[in-house]
Amino acid sequence: MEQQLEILKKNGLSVTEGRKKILELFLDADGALAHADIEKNTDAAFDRVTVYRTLQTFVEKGIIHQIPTTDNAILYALCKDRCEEGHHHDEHVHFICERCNKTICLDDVTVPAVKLPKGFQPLQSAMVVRGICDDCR
Amino acid sequence: MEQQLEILKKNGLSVTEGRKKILELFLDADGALAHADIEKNTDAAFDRVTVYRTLQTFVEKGIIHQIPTTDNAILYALCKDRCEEGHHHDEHVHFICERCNKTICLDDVTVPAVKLPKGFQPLQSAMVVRGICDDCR
DNA sequence: ATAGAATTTGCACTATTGTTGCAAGTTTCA
DNA sequence: TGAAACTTGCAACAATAGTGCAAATTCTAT
Repeated sequence: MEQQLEILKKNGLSVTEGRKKILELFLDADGALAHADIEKNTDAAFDRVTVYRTLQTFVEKGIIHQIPTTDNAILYALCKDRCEEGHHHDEHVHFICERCNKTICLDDVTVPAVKLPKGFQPLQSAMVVRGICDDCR
Repeated sequence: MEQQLEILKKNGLSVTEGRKKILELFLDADGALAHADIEKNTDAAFDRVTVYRTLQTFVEKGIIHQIPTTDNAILYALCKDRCEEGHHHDEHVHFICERCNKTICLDDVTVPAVKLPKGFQPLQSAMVVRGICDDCR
């Protein structure tokens, strides 16, 4: 069975053209995608609103996770197996290449724990490293 | 001399009402501010465009730095002394409280170095921790 | 295979956020 | 104080995001 189908069914989502296509994009991508990338890669076959809602749904279900950026365009990337509905385990480092501008999930690099000041209770951490990626050196 | 004046002069910026007021907001704030916060707190005394340009200028001069988020609103916070024009040293951890929604610079908590896969060359790191802050527990 | 229920989609509309050029206004500095 | 340099506000535009609702699609149980 196609991987897209499997993922959608596992999460109790109706299988639609849009969802399959968007999921396919994520499976094929070697980096994170922004809303704009998805619209570009689907030739506007799906309404802008549908894309927004699909991304929202995927985040809620734990299929993809968001990556914080400073240029207000939220990036999204596939979650690994450990993510589940309502609870993300995307505690790996994200790398943004300044040359090719790709954002890559370094799944094997976990975000280190930091010692917070007294009284601060951490629930989730995100870490983004900017630099030059392996391909661009 | 007022602190705002001092900062503006040190950075070779003309002293204007808008810049003084916006800087004052940052000096008074106990957390990071978004563009929207600034507009709210100035009663729209300054044009939206002026606020955008002021924030840009401050970032360029190293007076404030940006904090990455996953909701498309860039946050800005005052830089400590070590920042200078064109080169930020904002490698401290940012804490977003899920209860009061404030974003706080933990100036004393530096972003730990992580071991990246072979070939990845880091230039700058950012780390954002979500959780419950000291005041909200 | 199919009808009815449930879900999803697309459209129209609205809101928010960010950018640019340019003339008028302000600040700086000699 | 006056000319040069810089900053601001306006108008227009562009991109990004969210909502309600009717039509279309998908699912489920026959």
